[in-house]
Amino acid sequence: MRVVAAGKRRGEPLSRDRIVEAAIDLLDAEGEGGLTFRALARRLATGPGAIYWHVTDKDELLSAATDAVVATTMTADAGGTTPREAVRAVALGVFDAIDAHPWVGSHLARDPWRSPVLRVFEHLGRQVQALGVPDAALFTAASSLLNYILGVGGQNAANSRGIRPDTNRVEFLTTVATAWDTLDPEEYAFTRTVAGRLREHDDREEFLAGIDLILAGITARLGTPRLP
Amino acid sequence: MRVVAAGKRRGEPLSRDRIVEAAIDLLDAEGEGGLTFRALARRLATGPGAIYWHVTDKDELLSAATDAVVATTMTADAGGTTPREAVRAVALGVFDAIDAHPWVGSHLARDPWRSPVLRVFEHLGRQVQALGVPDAALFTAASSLLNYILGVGGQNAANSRGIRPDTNRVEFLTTVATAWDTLDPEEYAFTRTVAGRLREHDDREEFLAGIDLILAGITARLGTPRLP
DNA sequence: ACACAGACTGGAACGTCGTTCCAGAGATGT
DNA sequence: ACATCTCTGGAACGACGTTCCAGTCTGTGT
Repeated sequence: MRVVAAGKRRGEPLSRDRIVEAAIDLLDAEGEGGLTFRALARRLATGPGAIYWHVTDKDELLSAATDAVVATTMTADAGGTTPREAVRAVALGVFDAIDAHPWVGSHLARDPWRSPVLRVFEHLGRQVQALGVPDAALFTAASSLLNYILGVGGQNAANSRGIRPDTNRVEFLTTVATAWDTLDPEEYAFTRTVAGRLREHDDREEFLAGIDLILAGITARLGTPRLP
Repeated sequence: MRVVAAGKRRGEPLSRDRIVEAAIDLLDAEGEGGLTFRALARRLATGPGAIYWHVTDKDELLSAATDAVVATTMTADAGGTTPREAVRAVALGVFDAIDAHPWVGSHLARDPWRSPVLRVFEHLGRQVQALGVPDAALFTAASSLLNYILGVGGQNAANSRGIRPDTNRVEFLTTVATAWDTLDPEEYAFTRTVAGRLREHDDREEFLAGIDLILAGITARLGTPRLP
């Protein structure tokens, strides 16, 4: 049993919550590779062994950290609005969480059907249901939205991985876009034509446009269950 | 300069291609954690140092391995069919590659705008263009498809990570589905209603259904550029 | 024929990581 | 007071990515 009123051995007593919080700080500050049991121990003024009493694994610690971050975005149940706006709100919540903590994007997809991804799925599904999608298409619609969100999340994580914290986002995009301009004009004809869009696009709006696209597909099917 | 006609020191001479091939074998056999410079050296009957002469990094080796796998799926240029079928063909190619080599799913998203993901993007974009999508919506449509594909790929990789090679796929799904049945009936109302779908669904068909959904969204917009 | 130069090898070694182990400190029950 | 349990933190283990380097091989110039 844990002690309710904390006796103070050295500082505050170690606890799972304190460890997870420190892990999040470390990941935010140092990136994905910055989370180390030794660095964590240093930050908590203890040894690695003490951490293992509260946490079984590094995987479990990472899952707990991502859970903690995503859980905060799933609190408000954007009610009263239209289903479309509710879907956008849920999706944006996940997007913003990944934007603020890029490492979340990489590890969201590690445990697919575990919380809190499952909670996202649940929220999306309810709104899809509210759109009037027939039962037979519910699973497809909700998981398509989820897969798209997870895909963008992974991309954002990958993008921010290659960027030094001081580098500007715009610089990065122009770098990629100019790299596209040097591609073979025949082999990469399409890519070159949209290089300009890449340079000037806004990640958040582009993400939302994709959500709208899928929503348009879902609602377009409401009358015609199968495409020709 | 490399020697053209191989002198045989010990066995065949080491080469970047042989190393990448061995890395793919190792990843397929042992999973993502199985790729080790020591294991690779053992399999190639050499030492770790020799490998580093042909490959700069473990990251580079992983990228080369994923490139080699995905490149084989991008060879045939499914011509003569409708744009819709061509998009499905490209998407299925990536899906099947990830299905055969699950580790690819995890590392496809690491370098977003690098080959061969860029080649997939190019192929998707051309077909989207052929659908008659206006220029302003091309980038959004193509990258939505790509993000969805990468999202599903990541999920598949994550799923196969938790499965022992002997475990059946059906067993796994029933395990997850029955786990869903024990969820809180109120908090996870939607998830529980689609648990049956999860149990009986086919990954490949579900993936294709998602592609169709996005395509439906793309074509639905051809007349109405903005949704209300 | 013979040495020299560069390409290429492979094993040893370094530092770091995740994880385990355990001697002990602090609190609690009797 | 003692015994017991919870909890700590530093040492130690094995494996990893990577570097180093003495050495081997092979083609070339003489």
